[in-house]
Amino acid sequence: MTRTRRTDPERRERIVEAVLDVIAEHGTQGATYRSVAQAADVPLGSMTYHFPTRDDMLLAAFAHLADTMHSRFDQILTTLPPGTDPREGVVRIVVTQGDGHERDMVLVAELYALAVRDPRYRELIQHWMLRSRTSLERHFPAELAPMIDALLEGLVLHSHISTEPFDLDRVRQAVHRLVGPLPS
Amino acid sequence: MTRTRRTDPERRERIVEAVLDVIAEHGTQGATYRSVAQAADVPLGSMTYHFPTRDDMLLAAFAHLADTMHSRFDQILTTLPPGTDPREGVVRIVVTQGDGHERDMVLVAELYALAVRDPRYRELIQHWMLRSRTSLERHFPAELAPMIDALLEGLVLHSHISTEPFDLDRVRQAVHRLVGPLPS
Amino acid sequence: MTRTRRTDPERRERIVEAVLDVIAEHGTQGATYRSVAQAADVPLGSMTYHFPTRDDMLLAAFAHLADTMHSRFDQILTTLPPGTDPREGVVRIVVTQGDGHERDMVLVAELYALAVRDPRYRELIQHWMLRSRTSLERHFPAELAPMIDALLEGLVLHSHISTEPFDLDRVRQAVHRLVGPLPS
Amino acid sequence: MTRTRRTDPERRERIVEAVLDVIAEHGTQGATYRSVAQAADVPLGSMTYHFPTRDDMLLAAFAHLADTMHSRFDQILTTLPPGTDPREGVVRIVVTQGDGHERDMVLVAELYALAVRDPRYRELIQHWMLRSRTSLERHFPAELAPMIDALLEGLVLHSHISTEPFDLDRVRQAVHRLVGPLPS
DNA sequence: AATGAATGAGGGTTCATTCAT
DNA sequence: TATGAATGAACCCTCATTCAT
Repeated sequence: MTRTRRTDPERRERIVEAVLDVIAEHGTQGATYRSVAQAADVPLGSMTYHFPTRDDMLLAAFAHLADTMHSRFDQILTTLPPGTDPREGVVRIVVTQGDGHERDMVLVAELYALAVRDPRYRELIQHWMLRSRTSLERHFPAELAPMIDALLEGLVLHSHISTEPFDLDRVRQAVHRLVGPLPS
Repeated sequence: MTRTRRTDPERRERIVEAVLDVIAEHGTQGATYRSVAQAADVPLGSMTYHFPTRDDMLLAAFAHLADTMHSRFDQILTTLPPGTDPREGVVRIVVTQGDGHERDMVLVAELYALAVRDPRYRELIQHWMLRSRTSLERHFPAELAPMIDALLEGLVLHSHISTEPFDLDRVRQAVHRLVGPLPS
Repeated sequence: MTRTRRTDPERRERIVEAVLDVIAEHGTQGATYRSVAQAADVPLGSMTYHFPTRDDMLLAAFAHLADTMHSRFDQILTTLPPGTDPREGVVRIVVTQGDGHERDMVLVAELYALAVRDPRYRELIQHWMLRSRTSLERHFPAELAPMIDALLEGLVLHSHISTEPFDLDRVRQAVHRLVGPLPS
Repeated sequence: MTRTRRTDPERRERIVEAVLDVIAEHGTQGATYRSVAQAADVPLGSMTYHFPTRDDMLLAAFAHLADTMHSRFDQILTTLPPGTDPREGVVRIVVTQGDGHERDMVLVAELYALAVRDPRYRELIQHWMLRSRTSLERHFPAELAPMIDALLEGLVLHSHISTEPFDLDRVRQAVHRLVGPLPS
């Protein structure tokens, strides 16, 4: 339709983005070859060419999501002004994920739903979790990292389900207590 | 074959259980009228009779799940021997959900995936969250309850994704720190 | 389209006939759910209802064909006027199959193509062969029946491939020689 | 991986062989450009280069088959030791085709299925039949050749469908009767 | 109250074929 | 000469849902 283009090197990437958009709106179930093809403005045949199986398509999309999610996570911790209490970074992550990234939270929920039944998606998350903890360990004792990560996970998840807005002070207090006094 | 069961008052309930079984194994997507009818050993026509819409069926099933989940949660806190540190109840919840209830974790993950996009399922969880917090508030200060609940959520979720088993001591330590010294 | 008919008891049979028509014209490969549905004037969904698998459909159709073929075969031998040389019945079978039943020969060829690779179709033919021989054994010695059957098979097959018309005398002569002098 | 074969003069021939292998295993329908390309270890683009149309590919393969089949047929009759009863050659053909050449029988059945509906394949067989008869006429009267050929066809075909092995004596007897006493 | 028959709307996937390189 | 990229058309099959009984 849109000009016969013989080669389109970024097409694969554009499809991946479209997959995530469609999943966010219609769920993983709604991300059909057809719906994604339309969202990406790509012929149907092109879908199966780049992703022979629908599952290939989904896996690629969620891998991309995990990368994006971790980048955001890591950057918040990395770009803390020197001297800042790193616990404040954790609070900021809750805020950031809680606001303005609803789309990605929907996607993460879908990813978890897949992961609990399919090892391929589980590995995706495991790798992502590892990276998160590594990021946290730059600021906190190693044995605390998984706990902080878990609290974060629960807070962000609940914040997206809950009706009432977040009480930041309460979050801050919880993080501070969980982490305890800083070594320095 | 026919076994002619004229009246079968528990049929609705049996179907609901079957729905959850099927979802646990094949995902929400796999819970079709047909697959559930087979799992419940019920004629196909019986499905649409009890649940005119597939969504009615799913909603009923997840409502049942939320009830079950809360009962388990509440009972653990309720049946703590008098004098026990209630923080130990929280730890026990992590342990209980983490072991032997994989099926239900799969279901919870599916429920969250639905909830982030569909308000009807979201309300289900909101109500459930409310009940959880109410249970917690019998033992902990009200402003701590959502934080404990969030930590629990994250811990259980991560424990089901992670490969390595959970370090209970670390969980206990985290809970103790988050809650702080008990008032009594 | 054609009046909403809730029940249509002969529909299955009508579909089977349509399958054979379509195969005759477009080959087994051309007998798709869609093409048959159109030929039988039946909604597409009706096809998979009666024949859950395309293979079920084909198998049913070819079973029907084998029945028809044997009936014709048997009837020719059965309805020979008393006192007729039964060898003339064999000749008449060649003639009958050779003329006016091109459609069925196409079908038989397709059936053989399936049978050499798929045991389910092979059994179909084996059963049919058995019935043919039984019919022949009413007139000829048992050990001759398979030979007569084979000659018939080859003659009919070649007659449908060959350009030049059949030389009946030559066929008659061949049959007579193969069978030899009759016992009576 | 690449193995860069610049010139590969036998590639066309290798493809043709692969086509027959694939047809034998998956039927004509299963002989797609892709499946054959893989079987011949040839890039997909190479297929359409050598055979612009799938039908070109099939026709070439079946032409090759007819050649092979006739060669075998002719050689058996040609290499009979001098003085041998030529009827014994006919018996030996049945035996040869019946044993160890299942693959080719599958292919022949597929060829017939095509031939009854497509004149191009019919011509292929007609030419082959002509050659067979010519071979037979070197040993038998011309008017008997088509009859012998037909009996052969039927015997071989039935032997591949039947469960029970062939009774050679009976075949020999049938051939002898059909042919009658030799002129010499 | 309960159920089998029936169907239309897709959905995943395959594939012959075209074309630029 | 030779091949990878790309695509549109089907195809088989699944399923939610409707409806007559």
